[in-house]
Amino acid sequence: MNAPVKEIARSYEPKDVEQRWYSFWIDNLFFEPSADDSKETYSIVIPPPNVTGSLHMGHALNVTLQDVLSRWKRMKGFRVLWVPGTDHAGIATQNVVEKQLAKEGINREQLGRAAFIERVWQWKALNGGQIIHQLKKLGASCDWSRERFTLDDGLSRAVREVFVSLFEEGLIYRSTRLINWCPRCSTALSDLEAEHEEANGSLTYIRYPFLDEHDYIIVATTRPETMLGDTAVAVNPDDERYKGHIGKLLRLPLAGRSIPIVADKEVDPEFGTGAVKVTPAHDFNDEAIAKRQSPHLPFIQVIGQDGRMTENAGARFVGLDRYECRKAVVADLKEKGLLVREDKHTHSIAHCYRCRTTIEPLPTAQWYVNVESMANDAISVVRDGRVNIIPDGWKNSYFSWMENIKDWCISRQIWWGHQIPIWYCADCTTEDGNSQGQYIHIKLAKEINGITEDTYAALKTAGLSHEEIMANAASINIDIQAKRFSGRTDPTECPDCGSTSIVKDPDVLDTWFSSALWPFSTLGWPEQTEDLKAFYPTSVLVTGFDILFFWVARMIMMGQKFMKKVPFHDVYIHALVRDEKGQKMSKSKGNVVDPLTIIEKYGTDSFRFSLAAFAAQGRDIKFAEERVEGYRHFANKLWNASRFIKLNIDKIMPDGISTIEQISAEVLSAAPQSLTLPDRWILNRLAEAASDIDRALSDYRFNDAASAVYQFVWHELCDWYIELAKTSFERNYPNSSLTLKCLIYVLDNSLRMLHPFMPFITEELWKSFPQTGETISLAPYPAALPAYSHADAEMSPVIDAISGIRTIRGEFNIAPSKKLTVAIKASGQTQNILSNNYIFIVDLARLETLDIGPNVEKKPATMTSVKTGMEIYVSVSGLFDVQAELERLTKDLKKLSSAIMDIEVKLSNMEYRDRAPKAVIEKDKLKYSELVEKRDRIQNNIDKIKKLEK
RNA sequence: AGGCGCGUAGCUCAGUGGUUAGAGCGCUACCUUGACACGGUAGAGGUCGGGGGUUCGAUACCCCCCGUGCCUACCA
Repeated sequence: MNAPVKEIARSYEPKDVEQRWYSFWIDNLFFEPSADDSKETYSIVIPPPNVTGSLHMGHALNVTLQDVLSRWKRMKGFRVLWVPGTDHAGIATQNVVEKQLAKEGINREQLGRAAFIERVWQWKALNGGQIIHQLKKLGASCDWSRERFTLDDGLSRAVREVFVSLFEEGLIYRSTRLINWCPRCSTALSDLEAEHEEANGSLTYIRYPFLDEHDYIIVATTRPETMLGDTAVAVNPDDERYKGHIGKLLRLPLAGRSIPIVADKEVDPEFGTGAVKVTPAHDFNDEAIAKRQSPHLPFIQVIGQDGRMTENAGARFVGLDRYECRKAVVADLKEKGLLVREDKHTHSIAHCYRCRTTIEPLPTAQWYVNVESMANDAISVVRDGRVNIIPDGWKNSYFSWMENIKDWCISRQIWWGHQIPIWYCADCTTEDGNSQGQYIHIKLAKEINGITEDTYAALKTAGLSHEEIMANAASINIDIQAKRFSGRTDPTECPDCGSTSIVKDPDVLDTWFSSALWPFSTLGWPEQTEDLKAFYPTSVLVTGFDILFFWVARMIMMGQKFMKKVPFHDVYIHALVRDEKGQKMSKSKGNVVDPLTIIEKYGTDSFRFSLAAFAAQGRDIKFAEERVEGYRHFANKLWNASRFIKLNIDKIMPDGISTIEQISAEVLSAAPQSLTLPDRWILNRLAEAASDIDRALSDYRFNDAASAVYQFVWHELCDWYIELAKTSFERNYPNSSLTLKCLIYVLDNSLRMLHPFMPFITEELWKSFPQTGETISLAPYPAALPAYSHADAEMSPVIDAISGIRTIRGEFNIAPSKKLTVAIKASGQTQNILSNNYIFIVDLARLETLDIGPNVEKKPATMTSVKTGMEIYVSVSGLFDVQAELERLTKDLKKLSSAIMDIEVKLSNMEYRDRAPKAVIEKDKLKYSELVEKRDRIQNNIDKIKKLEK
């Protein structure tokens, strides 16, 4: 049953082709894991892109590599699951929607919490699918039926379960301390979300006079405005300059209150004046100093959550923005003669990772996870190899971060996210006899009974019901002293007093809290689902180093804690994609390359192949568009190789072919003697390429795999085998139909090897041949193909002869159309091989005549090429130039002589002979004799020319 | 300040204790050969950043220096 082979266009047009296949794959559910549960599983969870995001180069690389792995393993017969999804990106998403609201002239408080969240869901429904659509455009073979979102019901249950059990275990706690506060996003940030950047600032020297003397101490600060909140000046206890002053009081300029001079060993006497002003409420260092003092130094907060000065800053400054206040403070000090000088000073300043606003350290009550024991566990799984980080250079960063890890601040003062499942009873009485309602502070969205904000207790007294209060609360602030309780299901009443006046904690969890559960929450946990049993732990996590701590470390901690198993066996850390100058791509620099533009221009396959070819371990990628263009040429080359094969099927087997499976079987069962040398050679090259590629992929050496397949297809299949096959076909060589079958077989295997990198073109080409498989994406990946081990060695004289002749042709600019007369002096095995493959040499080197034999003699006006085991003589009468030929050969001779000298020196070195391994010595000796032999024959030819051309 | 990495052809990068050091792009010459000019054939181009050391042998391993990039950190 033969089927005709489809017609094929002259050049490859990605757009026509790519459109079709993706929906074909999806419609046929090829990317759902095989139902056969006897197969070994292979699973990956995608690093969930931010739902507000759109595809950038980093995603493209990340997704391409995961897709290469998934498709490769799927073809190898694994039961593959690649889980896609997005995260809810609390701060970023909330910012987007708040901006929308601002355009409408309202803010979220006016809208109210429930309505606001509804708005965000609406926004998500409209815009949140963008990045998913783009991943599909890249060809990602995810199982979309399992797509997850960090805020969907299942994942929220996982978050709830984790939070409550950590809370019950005492590992989640609430505490007041300094945190990184973003005044623009008005929320706390974790340490990781505060990004430090060098900035030019100044160091201001200020006089702090003693209370009772005329003398003063000079302090230096980068933030003069914080002096309003100073509660001490600290000096090193060993600093002779200040030793006698410890315990004395100073008059704090502008504020007027008195503050003590205290001793603290962390103060560096070398820096500034050696005396440091201490502002415990606005500086992490100072907070630490304050807490080391006994009693603790007081905390005076002079900057509010909005970044403006509070009443504590004094009437002169209250309400000023922190930077305006800085100017005002400096001006006032100058006027009072207390400003000594201002020096230029560079220092690093923390910024909000979402909005770049300068972070303000502020004392607030926040929720924390005690990570100490989880971190220890997460360290040991990497140490003992249960989790393998590749390339392993990243292990060091991982360890150093994990060993110095601090408790994780998980609460955020925003609305979009998982609200913390903690409640407070407004009616219970505290230990000191007060009503808890006094600890709950409410800001109302609108004025009611003349009140805009007050404690819950006061609002009740003013006549508001619990329901009224809650319905109108724009923001809720709960004092650290309030008693709290948690629940796996939402409580309706206080477990202690039974009151139904309970208030839920207003904060939401850090988005990374839910991302940390991703490897098991996406598989159905806390339910013990089939997916969870089959696919956890996942096989590999592919990600960039920038979220090694944010995400990877936390997933390991949570996986160990709740699954008792690591979340993945391998972590492959890939490069950062930079622009062609090596700069980080960023919107502000304007050097962002949009992957979709590249895809539009060159096709998805070329783009993917470029990314894989660039992905050398441990090095960032400088993205150069020309490379993509180069790989588009490669796609076209492959296209045309297929086209050549099809055209010949039409010619040689006009009835068409059976199936490629059938043809493969015929090729594999063909007796070796029925195959030509080129046939056996290409089959052997194919087998080696397949095993190289498979090994490279196993080691995550994507670039090696990509270049191996490129090298094979272009430089072995196209450059040599197709050219050799032309001879077989045109001269009707014996068994030429078997050669055609070899071509089909090799192409089929090449397409399958290439499929993980270039899914679209390979499917298009593969499907254009008759076969029994539904899709190339489920066809077997070439592995352990039969080797024809002598073919390489046999082929090399043929290749040498052809190349030798071509080199002479090239060097003398002889047109390819001019047929040459050539004689080759060779004997024994080499002579046999050359004679047996006579016609290939004649055609590929474009010869008129070819003599081969041991007694071939050099004739006048012939160019010489000396190769291993043969001397090639090319007649070029008319073009022959004795001088040029002598120079050419002499140049070769010199090159050889110097190589020979090097080996001679080495071989005559006694220490080398004593100490070098025998195998190395043998190899060098062999090389030496080969080189010498070659040199002698060149010399011989030079002598002959001199004789012949006199 | 500490840590990590990089410096190999004009450009972008592979690579290895023993090779006559490789690839892609670019460049030069010739070629409109019936798969492909998104092509073919050939060629030019490198003291492997500098200096020292270990070794029989170093581009590769160690140290220092220079240049360059990144990460971490509470220098007020």
